[in-house]
Amino acid sequence: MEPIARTPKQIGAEIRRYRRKKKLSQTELAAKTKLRQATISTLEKGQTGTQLRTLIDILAALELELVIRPRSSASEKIEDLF
Amino acid sequence: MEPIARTPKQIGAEIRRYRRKKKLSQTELAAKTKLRQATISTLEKGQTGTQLRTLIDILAALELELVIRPRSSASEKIEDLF
DNA sequence: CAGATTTATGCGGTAAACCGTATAAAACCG
DNA sequence: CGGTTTTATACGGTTTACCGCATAAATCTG
Repeated sequence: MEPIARTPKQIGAEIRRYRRKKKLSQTELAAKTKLRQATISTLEKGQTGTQLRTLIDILAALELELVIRPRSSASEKIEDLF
Repeated sequence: MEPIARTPKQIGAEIRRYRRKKKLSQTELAAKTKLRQATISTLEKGQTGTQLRTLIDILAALELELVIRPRSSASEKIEDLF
């Protein structure tokens, strides 16, 4: 199962998954990144927009990286877009 | 060469690379995404922050996707972080 | 169930990323 | 070189994501 993310919701879900893998609470991650716990929360829920800067800070704190690549599968739900 | 992106600059560079591969000008891509050409420009330059929403719109228009994964290499320049 | 931890939500304020529009600068090409 | 296309930058205005702070809701744990 590859961690593909095409929407804010999917990105948030991935972040959450990795954060939990590291046994960090949102509060702890917030401390590491100098963001608020509330900000982490909304990002993970994918409910509002986020700044790219915020995402990058979090990825760094979780020791993650992004890979940008052509869409692998043609199966694409329009409704899934945000 | 894998399209890893850990910073706004790297992300911008990737976007630019893929956009050109598709023979699109910033103006054409802007039209597709309902963003301004100026917005595409600043994103590609990685000079200012961007909204995640903007990035996602562009990735969709270019038929790209993100993969989030643990950092592959231990080589990591601190100064490189934005 | 009770208490503790974690996550979600709310409010007012500030910073910044977007908008439209416009133009300047750079790159491309006959 | 001159003209065209492309990319970068600018200005004022609007939206929104962040902040600190606070609290409510949900989830773990004994």
